[in-house]
Parts: sequence; structure tokens; C-alpha cells
Amino acid sequence: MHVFWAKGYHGASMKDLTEAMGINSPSLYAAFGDKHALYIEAIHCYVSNDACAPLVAFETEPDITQAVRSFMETVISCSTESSSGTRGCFLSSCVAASVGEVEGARELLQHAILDIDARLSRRFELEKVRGTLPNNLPSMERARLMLDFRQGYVFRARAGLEPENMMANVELIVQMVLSSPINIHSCK
Amino acid sequence: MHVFWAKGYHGASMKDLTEAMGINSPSLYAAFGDKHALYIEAIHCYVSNDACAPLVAFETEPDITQAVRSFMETVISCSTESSSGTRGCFLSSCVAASVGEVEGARELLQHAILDIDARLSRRFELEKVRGTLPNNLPSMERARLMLDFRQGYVFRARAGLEPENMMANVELIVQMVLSSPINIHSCK
DNA sequence: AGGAATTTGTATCGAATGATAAAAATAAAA
DNA sequence: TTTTATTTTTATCATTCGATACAAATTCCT
Repeated sequence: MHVFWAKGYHGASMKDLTEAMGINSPSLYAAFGDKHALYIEAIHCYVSNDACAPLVAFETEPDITQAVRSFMETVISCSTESSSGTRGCFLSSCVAASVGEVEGARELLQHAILDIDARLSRRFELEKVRGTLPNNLPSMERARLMLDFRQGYVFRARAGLEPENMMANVELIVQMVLSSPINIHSCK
Repeated sequence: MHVFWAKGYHGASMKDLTEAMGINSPSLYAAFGDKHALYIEAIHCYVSNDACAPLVAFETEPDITQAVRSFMETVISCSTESSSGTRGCFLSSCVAASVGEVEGARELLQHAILDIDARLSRRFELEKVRGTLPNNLPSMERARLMLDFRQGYVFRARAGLEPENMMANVELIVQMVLSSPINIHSCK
């Protein structure tokens, strides 16, 4: 997965893949079928194994404000800390690029997005019932809002921008997602 | 550029490129040097020729509210209307994916992002002076906010989600960017 | 330990890749 | 019109690509 992440589908050669896995190509073909099947399996692995750490952070943190903050902070750390070439997000950079090129990628990507939307939304809905979240926004819109923010961060990370630049306005985003009144700074 | 956009750097073969341009490969090599140089030139073309229609829409529309709305709507139409495979955004889908793979791509992408941030910010700053924009947010943060929203939309478009789904919450985003009080729906 | 089943390594396949040399054709100049 | 310069076409180069056939090595079972 990390090889595809760093180099893309076409950019990742069988040589790259077998070397990273420490096996020879016949073993790889015996285990996965072919390159395409391996790629699809890598996507499956990513979306099913909670490989998306920010989502896990969001769901486990009890306090909703801290959960949103944690989500964004984990997005930043995840997408900037990994070794050069694998910055950003596997789904966003790699899979998105391979849509229209690799059969089945679009469907998996679509499903992953809608699934994440739903998971985020579920938590927001729960918080509404608890009364810890204002009722001024449908939970699904709130979820998509947060995921869209994430997308911007991942994009900046992929481009090589440093985490400090992004950390700066996390609090703003937290407030926006929670639909708190926006009044952070009084600036010129 | 459209060939790279649809297929990515490695996915676009010389055959694809020469066929799209209607020339033979020696002509292409004579004109551009090699595939890498052509790719870099395609990026230059995109960032310098106002190929980003949403930005142009934003800068030309006089009313700031309408300008923000226009920006988002153009993002949606641009990233969904083009033929299959070229959905999304050239910078976001293609160039972002080729960072770490294609020498020079990262620098160009970084520069493009910071440049767009600055152009958006400039307009916001102007509106503040005019008194048509609340002073509760630094213009640069507002600019990045809007660009991050764009990123989410482009990503969804790349995944093949339909424009209707996205158009739905444009008004919410307009209000957020303008930092208007959020009170759109009263929902359960 | 001995034999069967499975995994791994070597070597290599045809096809497609990016890139050129040289010939043919066209345009420009005299 | 003839000659020169430029462009386009044909054909092909050496590599690398994804993918396999087959033999060597290892593991597993009785």
C-alpha cells in the first residue's frame, strides 16, 4: 500500500512492489493474482482496517469538541509525518488519481467517501441527542463539512507544506464544524 | 494537459500524447524535449493561463457574496462536467499524485497553492476595507478556508459523485466563508 | 527419517515503453 | 526553378514493463 501511495498505480512497478514486500514476483502473483488485484486489495485493506487514523481518533474521543480537534490534528500528523513520498492520504492522492485508469477504483473510492460521511454523521447525530451540539445544521452536512476540510489539509500536506502552517487554523475549523459563533480574533 | 489529467504522468503514454496532439513523436520531442519537460510545461500552462476558472469567476464578480457563491459553483461545474476521466482538477488529482515521482512537480504545486491563497486573500482584504466583509477573521485564513472547501468538492467530483449532491450545501459554505451567523435550517 | 506438498529462486517471455536516426515531404529562399 | 531549410513520416532502438515456466529449496505430514 505504501508503495502505491508513494508512486501511484502506474508508477509502482512490480520490482518496487516485490522489493518492498521482500519476495519474488512469482510469489506475489501466486498470492494476489496480478498487479491490479493487489491494488484493489490494498484499497480494501485501507478502508476496512481502520487505516484512517483520524476517523478512529474522532470516534473514540468522548468530548465532541475534543473529538473534532483530534480529528483535524490527526489528519495533519498522519499526512505530514510519514516518510517522503507518502505524504497526504492514500485514498485522496493515489486512489483518486487512479480513477478512470484502474477498473473498480472509482466504486471503492465512492463507497469509502460515503461510508466516512456516514460514520462522522452518526457521531454528530448522537451528540445532538445528548444536547452537546447545536441543532442548526443537519448532521450529514456537518460531516461533509469536516471531511471537506480534511481534504484541504491532505492536499496541502501532499504538496509538502509544513504542519505548522496548518495547525494554525485548526481552532477556526473546530468552531466552524461545531457551528459555534465565529469570533476568534479581532484583526485589522 | 488533458491527457495527463485523465491518465496521470505515468499513465499517459507517448502514444496517448502524440495521438491527442495529432503529431508524431519526433515532432513532440523536437518541440518539448521529452515527456517530463512536456509535463512541467503543461503545469505551467495551467497555473499561468488562468486555466482555473473558479478563481477567475471569483475575481470578476463584483458582489462578494455572489463571488464566493460563483467560486463554489464554478468549482462544481468545472470538476464534474468534463468528459469521463478528466473529472476533478488537474492540479489536485494529477500533479498532487505525481509529487515525489516527477522532479519539480512539488515546487510548482506548492507555489500554485500559495499563489491562489494570496489571490483569494487579496480580494477579501479589499472587501474588508470596503466594509462589505466582517472583520472577525484574517483574510488569509478566510482564503485558505475557501480553498479547503474547494478541495473537498474536487475530491468528490473525482470520485464520480454527481453535482446535485454537492450543490446542496453551497449556501452553507458561502455563509461560512463570509462568517455569517449559521442558521440555515432548523432541523430535528 | 522419508516422501509429498508447497513455497521460493532463476531465468526469461512477449509486449509496450520512452526516445532517435534517417528518409521523405513540405515550405521558404534565392 | 532550383536550392536550402524545416518539418513530418517511417522504422527502429534499447529498456523496462507485467507476467510465467521450470527448477531448486523448504516445509509439512506420517
